[in-house]
Amino acid sequence: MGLREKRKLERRERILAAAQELIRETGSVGLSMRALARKAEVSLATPYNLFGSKGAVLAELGLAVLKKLERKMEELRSHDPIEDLLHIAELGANTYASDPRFYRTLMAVLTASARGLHDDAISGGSVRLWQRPVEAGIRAGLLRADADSEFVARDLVITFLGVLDLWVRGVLDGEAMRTHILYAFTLALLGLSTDASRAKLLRHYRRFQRQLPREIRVVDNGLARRRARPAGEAANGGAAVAAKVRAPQAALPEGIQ
Amino acid sequence: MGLREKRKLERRERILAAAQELIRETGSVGLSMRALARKAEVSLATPYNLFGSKGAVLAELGLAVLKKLERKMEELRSHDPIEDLLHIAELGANTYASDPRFYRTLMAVLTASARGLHDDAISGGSVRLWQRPVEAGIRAGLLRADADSEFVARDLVITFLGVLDLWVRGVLDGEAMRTHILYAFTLALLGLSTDASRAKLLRHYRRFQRQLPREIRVVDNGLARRRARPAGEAANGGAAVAAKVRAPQAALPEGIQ
DNA sequence: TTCGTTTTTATAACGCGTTCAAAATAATGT
DNA sequence: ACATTATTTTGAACGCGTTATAAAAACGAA
Repeated sequence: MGLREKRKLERRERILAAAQELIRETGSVGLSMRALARKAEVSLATPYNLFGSKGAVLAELGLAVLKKLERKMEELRSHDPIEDLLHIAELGANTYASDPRFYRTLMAVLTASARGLHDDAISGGSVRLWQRPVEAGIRAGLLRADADSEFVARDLVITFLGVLDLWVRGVLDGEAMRTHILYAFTLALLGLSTDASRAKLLRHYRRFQRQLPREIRVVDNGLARRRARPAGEAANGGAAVAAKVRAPQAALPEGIQ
Repeated sequence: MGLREKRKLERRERILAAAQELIRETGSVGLSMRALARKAEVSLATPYNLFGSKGAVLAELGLAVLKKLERKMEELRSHDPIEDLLHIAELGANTYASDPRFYRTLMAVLTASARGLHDDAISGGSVRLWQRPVEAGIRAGLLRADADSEFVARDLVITFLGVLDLWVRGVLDGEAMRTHILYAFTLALLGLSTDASRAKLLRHYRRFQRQLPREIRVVDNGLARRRARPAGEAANGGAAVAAKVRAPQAALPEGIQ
């Protein structure tokens, strides 16, 4: 690898690291390409040369984070594949919940700028990660033999991402997110359970059902649009409180079919 | 209601109708606030006065669409609550799939501009819609008596939205989306099935499993960022093809924890 | 070292979502 | 009828992501 390539890689890493720091320091507010370029000490055009777009920068960061998490998940392996599945899910939930600011921001911005990890999540490596314990469960007689491990794994991934998305949006807090994921997993696995596993899964199911919060109260996810005064013009101390608009319900224009 | 209120409502509806037309005509490209204001024959600031933000305009449109769909869903009621659940899900999937351009665009933009329908979906009316057939199923002895209908309904909503999101992103086509939803529903219900319903649900499960596509090929969802030449400057016929950037994988900056 | 080729930089521009002071307009009191 | 007051619309402006362009810098080869 020539010097040229090395410098390029260096810049790439500097940009990724800057993105990470920026998210940690400011959340999504302040995560602008101009700020990113400044922090990485490159010009505004460089991230576009090296990644293509803002979304691509963050997708790469997100992918790296995901791979790291998946590597930790791979390590979890015991004698009981079903317990493994639940432990893997729990590890994932706990990881996200352990750093809400970072992960919520990252996930939110990945969700928004389409073509995120979702393609990969279904067609790529994530499915295979979940597929392995499912297959092991089938072999061990703990899950129905006629179940297709790939489709089951897809279903688990979709559920996981769905609940995670609610957490990102602040509809669920970390605790509720974890319990919901485990509840959903248990429910899906219960559908595939055999006599050898049903009793245990039912116990799990009842436990998670008991732990689920009945009331949903939307929490502040820190992603709301804040009035970001340019930091230079500190005069006019934020007095203007915009009146909340809540007009009478307008009728739906016809033709929705 | 004074003249003022009437005019206001008029403008609101004009804006919503304009948003709908704009989506149908141009997809997400061209769905700008300036174009919206022009089509609705109001000034750029008016939608902000009346709704608050672009996301809020589309959220209102989306909510109206959702309510309309849910009203159709409510009508589906037969003697078999489990069949009802599947039929409701199928109706939803078919409705979305029947007009991909419109619904994909609407859903994509709702997903992106946070605080969409997702709050409502979990805490609001959607859950209750699914909850009713689940309750009926429990009463009829088709689902386990110790199941909590609210949590089951939440799980179904989350799954539905998760699969729908994959369709919106183009990871699944309409057919695969419908089958995936039905597969996931069947799997969840199978976990709660009783002797009275298990055989039938198993038949469904095997059928949907057979219909699922094994290969995932990402389709064009029409939401990619297109180079939108201002329509006035037709010269310089789109020659410049930007070189695709695909650099060697950069290492993850340390400290992700 | 010198030449030729890439790549980064600096800067300006575009359209975007959003905000704000000022102008225009409807409602109200006399 | 008019003048006052409370809203609402307007038009200009901001920072954003992104692109284009020309100049400068950095590398590889001779």
